[in-house]
Amino acid sequence: MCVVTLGLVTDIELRHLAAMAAVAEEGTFGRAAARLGYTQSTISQQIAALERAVGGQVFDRPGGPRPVRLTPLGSVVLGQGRDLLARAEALADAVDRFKAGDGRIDIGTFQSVSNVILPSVVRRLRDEHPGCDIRLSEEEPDQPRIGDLDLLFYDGRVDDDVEHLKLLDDPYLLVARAGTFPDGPVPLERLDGAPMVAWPLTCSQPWMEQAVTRGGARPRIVFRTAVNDTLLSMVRAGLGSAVLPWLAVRGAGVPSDGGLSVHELRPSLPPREIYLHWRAGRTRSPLARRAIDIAAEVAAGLAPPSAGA
Amino acid sequence: MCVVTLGLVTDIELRHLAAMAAVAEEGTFGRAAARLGYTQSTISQQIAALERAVGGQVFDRPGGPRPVRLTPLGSVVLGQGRDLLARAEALADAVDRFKAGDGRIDIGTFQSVSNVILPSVVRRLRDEHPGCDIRLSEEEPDQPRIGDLDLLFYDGRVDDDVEHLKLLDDPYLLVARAGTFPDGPVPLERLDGAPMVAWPLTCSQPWMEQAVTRGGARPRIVFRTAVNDTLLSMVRAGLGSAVLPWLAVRGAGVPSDGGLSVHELRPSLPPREIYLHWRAGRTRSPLARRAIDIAAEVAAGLAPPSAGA
DNA sequence: GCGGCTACATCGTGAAAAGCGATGATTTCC
DNA sequence: GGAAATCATCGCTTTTCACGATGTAGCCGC
Repeated sequence: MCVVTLGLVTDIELRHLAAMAAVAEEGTFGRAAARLGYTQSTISQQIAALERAVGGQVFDRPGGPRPVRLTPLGSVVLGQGRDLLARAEALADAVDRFKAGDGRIDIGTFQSVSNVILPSVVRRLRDEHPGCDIRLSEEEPDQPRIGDLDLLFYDGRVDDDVEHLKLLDDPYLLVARAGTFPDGPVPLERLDGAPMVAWPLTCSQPWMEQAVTRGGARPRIVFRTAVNDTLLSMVRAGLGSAVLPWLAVRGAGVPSDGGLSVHELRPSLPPREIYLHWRAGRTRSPLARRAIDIAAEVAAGLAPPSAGA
Repeated sequence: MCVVTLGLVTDIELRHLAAMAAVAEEGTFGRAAARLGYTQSTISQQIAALERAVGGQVFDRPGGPRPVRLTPLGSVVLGQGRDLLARAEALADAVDRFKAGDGRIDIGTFQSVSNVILPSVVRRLRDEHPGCDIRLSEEEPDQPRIGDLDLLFYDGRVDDDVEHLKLLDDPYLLVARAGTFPDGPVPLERLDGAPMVAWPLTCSQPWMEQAVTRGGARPRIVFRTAVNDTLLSMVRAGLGSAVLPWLAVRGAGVPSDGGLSVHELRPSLPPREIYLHWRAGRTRSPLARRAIDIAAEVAAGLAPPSAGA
């Protein structure tokens, strides 16, 4: 009984709705055409196409110089159509904001980076893009996974399909209770049999401890914890010394701490390497690209930890 | 510095967003094409067009048998795009509902019609279209105006550009306190000098009173009110008689009222004519068309008020 | 390493549509 | 009745659409 309307949603075109809105506001096809930069006949055809799509007239054309008027169907279409156009505008805005650098970014991190590098990166990122949505996660399973992260800080390489940027070499330092060792560098073999506190065997910790062993020292690990403050309290209390990367030492503000002394090791251990990773072969958001740049700058701006000295 | 994106909102096409959504769900262009009834190359071009419109890739194509994946930009576009598609669907639904007869209808009316005809019309309309939005207005300025009304009941013609349908002839009857007149028709001249209560001089009231006068009777109007119940109470109380149209009498349930008697007049006055009006030259909604039909049926179904007898 | 497989991109083609300018039809106003 | 205004329609050109066929790139198994 009704005319068979194929009525596929996608038969509606935003262009036609925009034309309709212009006509409704201007009152005539001609003025709407002028506003939109079309000719009158084009508007006429666009409205005709829209009317074909919705299956009925949306304007009454009284003829003569009187303005056209919405039909009841036209009111329905225009009401919903304006909404649709507003959403389309919102889409375009969201795209523009995205391209300007707003949007969401998911970053994986770990303790030292969280303490020392990330705060500066986050601050600069938020200063540049107040609307951005930065999410950090510090979950650190045994093997780091990029998963859905945009960026991942990690002290080592990740095997996945990943690109990386080396941010800095982070040399290992010996932290001891003041007075335990004389000022200045400490020979590595002095750690043989010495009581030590240390991080759990995650990240590059096993690798570091092997390096110590290869250097001829077999320290006694008497306590492991991932919490730096606890670790340093134990050092301060005399439970043992600790070999920590410079970032961790600096993060805890140790150099100015009276109860502790910091020493280089001789020979020095190979430094921990801090990398920034992201998935290879995937388009990165402007925000992620900017974050990579900023992270590199922040890392470069850290006082060079007497690298390789 | 950025590529100049013309970025007109209307460059985005719903078809392309639908293609994008299908690709995102299916994982490959080919399956999306199959779902939508296109070929793979068409989908490829649609996505390319969308990417041109938003100014960047929305999918990473890893190559080989691995599924494509949304880029960050793609997430933004798809997120907003799904919303847009949902709105488009809502538009199509609204149009369908409108065509099925739902929607809004504004009806102007007046007392007698409100009492006798409209309740049936409204009931049937709501039974047929439970979702419809019926609005009545009984404001009755001296000259009735269609204004933004879809339908207007009025006991007379409206001068505007209006089409009309005569619903019924509504004969005038004399309502008196029981015992005032003997049963049966009453000669018109018996009203000469008789105390009468009456409606205010709106609608067809002046026209009716002139007809009485032309018939040779000069009644004394001792009270005017638009409220039928008050009017009939006054008749019952003996203040005077009333000449009322059949619809008004019937609406008040008078025939079964012991205190009142109803008489035809001889000669009978020309009946009040009840019209239904709507603006000429304007497309009417399915709901309005149905309402017109129903009103005509309801009017025809009223017991013929001893028409012209 | 080398086809085979799968998947997206691209090319050429014919059909459809968009947009334009000119013309026609209809109504209002003078 | 004629001038003016307005939308519809008609050719026409240019662009776009969709298709099928072909090109190209990354995986996989042998």
